[in-house]
Amino acid sequence: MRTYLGELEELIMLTVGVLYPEAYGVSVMDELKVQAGRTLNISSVHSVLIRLEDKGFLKSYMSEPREERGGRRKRIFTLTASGKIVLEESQLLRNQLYAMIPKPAFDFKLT
Amino acid sequence: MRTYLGELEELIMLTVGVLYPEAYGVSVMDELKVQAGRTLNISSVHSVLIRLEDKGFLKSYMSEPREERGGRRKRIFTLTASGKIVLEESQLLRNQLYAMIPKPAFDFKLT
DNA sequence: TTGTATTTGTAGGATATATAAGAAAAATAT
DNA sequence: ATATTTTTCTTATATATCCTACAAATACAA
Repeated sequence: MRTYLGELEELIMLTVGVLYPEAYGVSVMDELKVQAGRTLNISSVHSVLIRLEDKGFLKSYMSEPREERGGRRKRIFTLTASGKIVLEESQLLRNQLYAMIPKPAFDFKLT
Repeated sequence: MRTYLGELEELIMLTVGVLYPEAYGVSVMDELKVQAGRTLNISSVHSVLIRLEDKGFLKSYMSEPREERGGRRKRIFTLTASGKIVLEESQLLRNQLYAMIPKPAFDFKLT
């Protein structure tokens, strides 16, 4: 199986980290809207969360009932050790490449 | 059209920046192998380069013939202004999210 | 002109991303 | 019990991205 993170997969993993320990489908969707300005269907978020859990980058458990009005139990997601490693590695790689770009190639005025 | 960069698209754009002004299919493939340890088919690289040019994030021109043994002319790729902007924005967003992750969520020892 | 090297280009399949419509579950309120 | 709320889960469909295999073009050498 491929181990590279898709672009949305990585964003959602970061969001799960940010929301710790309250990351579940709807909160992830809302946070992505706030932080990234990205509007996603709840089904899109769910399918990515499940795929990431299948890959072993996230784990989940069903939360206890809440005090509020109603609603099904939330499935709370957190990062796994391998998920954190993959996140760190991809971030590190891009930062290294970014630092290696010669000035002229990235000078806005010249293009 | 969607403006988000795929994971490989972003890596390839960074590599085009790093190789400036000598980025073409084969050099991008080789550099990705060296820098990222990622083995890619030359066709994969080409299709991504072309897609990025269609999106307006890269531009290209055909180089002059070389002195060496043989071979078709190279298509040299460089970043466009909008390509640089997209690269910067996606990097910034992830760095921000990364910084927002609370310590416990990212403590290796606790997971 | 035939051979060899190098690179681009074409075509199609596999995986990832995205939307929509709705069923099912699990909780509280009335 | 019945209604209402919130969320997960399922199914279907469409498009974008990623990947592989192979064909075509372009250069120099013999």
